[in-house]
Amino acid sequence: MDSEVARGRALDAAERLFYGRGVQAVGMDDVRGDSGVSLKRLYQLFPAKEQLVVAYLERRDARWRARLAEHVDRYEEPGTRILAVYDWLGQWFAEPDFRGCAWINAYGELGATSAPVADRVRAHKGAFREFLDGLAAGAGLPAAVGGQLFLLAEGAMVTAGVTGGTEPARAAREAARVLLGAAGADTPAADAVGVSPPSATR
Amino acid sequence: MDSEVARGRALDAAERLFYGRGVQAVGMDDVRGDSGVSLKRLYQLFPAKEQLVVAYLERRDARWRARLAEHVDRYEEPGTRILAVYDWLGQWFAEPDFRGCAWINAYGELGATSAPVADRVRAHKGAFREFLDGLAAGAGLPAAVGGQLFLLAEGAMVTAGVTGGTEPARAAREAARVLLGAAGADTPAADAVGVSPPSATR
DNA sequence: AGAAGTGGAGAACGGACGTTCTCTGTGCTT
DNA sequence: AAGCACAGAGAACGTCCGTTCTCCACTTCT
Repeated sequence: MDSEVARGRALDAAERLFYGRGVQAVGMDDVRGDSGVSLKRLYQLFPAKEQLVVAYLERRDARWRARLAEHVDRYEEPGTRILAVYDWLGQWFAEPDFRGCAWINAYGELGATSAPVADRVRAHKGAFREFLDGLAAGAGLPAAVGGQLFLLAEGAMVTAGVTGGTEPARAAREAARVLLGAAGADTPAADAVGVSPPSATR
Repeated sequence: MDSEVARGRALDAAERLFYGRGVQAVGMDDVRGDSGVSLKRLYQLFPAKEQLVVAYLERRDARWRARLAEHVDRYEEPGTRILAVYDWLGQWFAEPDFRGCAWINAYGELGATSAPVADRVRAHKGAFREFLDGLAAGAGLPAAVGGQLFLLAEGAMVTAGVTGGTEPARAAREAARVLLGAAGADTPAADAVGVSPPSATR
């Protein structure tokens, strides 16, 4: 098996298992069994479990943010783009294997004992925060509003993770809409906002 | 040593250690060392570690909510009472040993593997949510606003836990103020709100 | 064909930790 | 004073798990 393929399979299995059961509840042998990559190869690719965890968080971070950006980029109007974030969160929450935010969970598990993991979590949250700041700036809003939108999103993730429902996304969206309106965003009033992509007319 | 005293000391040590380092990073022997309660006694009081964890979460929940309620009850005006929640969160975040929300952390660590722990987390978050719903109702606001206030608070806890700062509380407070204003709460406009307790004129 | 390197399966090692057990001392009861 | 219940200290046990090692089949190059 090619090294790249092995790496991909190992990370696929690690992501499935770590995210689904928690990092500490999954042994390297579980990863081996689920990926078909032998222990020897696993340790060649990732010399310690912690590095596999970090690689899992990094790869998931890249994909998560790419998917979010892709969804948001289906819209052009700045206010709509902001609200689209919460629509996308709602879709995420509805996925059958959704188990909360991988980074918040990892931080709860390892933040106090593993500096590399804690760093990855901070990096991910920082990048998401900057993404929202960018959206806010695009709507002519101050960065403070970006921070508020961030808090709403984080709260929705945590709440959806713990309660298992999807409606925190709707509540966060509604709150965001109010905040945008009060901040005088360059945006329509917008109950109709976000019901369908403007260009996704396929 | 009296049984009640031993229980209290065990829970004190468990709380300090579990909250500070994470549950899985702390062994029963650490609890023994920190509490001075022998292993035999520990297992008489809590037949398994999981029960010690549950007891820790329950006791902390009672104290956390009592302190929050106590702070909020220093105010009478409904809008002020709501904003006081975020002031209190800011005080909490500023405590030197603050390491995020104990329940969110515990859920990330054990939510997938321990149903009793997951139940305790849901119970705590449910109670906090109801507390905010009550405050919202007191201000003549619909329960939906309570949900939004809840998301802001949760987001602030997570963000403060990960980044280690206290300013998420201020950001959440500001967002809450905007939401209250937009929802037409029976409340003053309120930059001056919450700077000092109305009756704490000592 | 033979040699040498590669990779996989899985045993083995070492430490950590949840839980139980043993031993010893102590204070209380009769 | 003798016996007894209990408590503490800490050893012991069993399991789990991260990591390494052994052994063997297979490929590849000369």
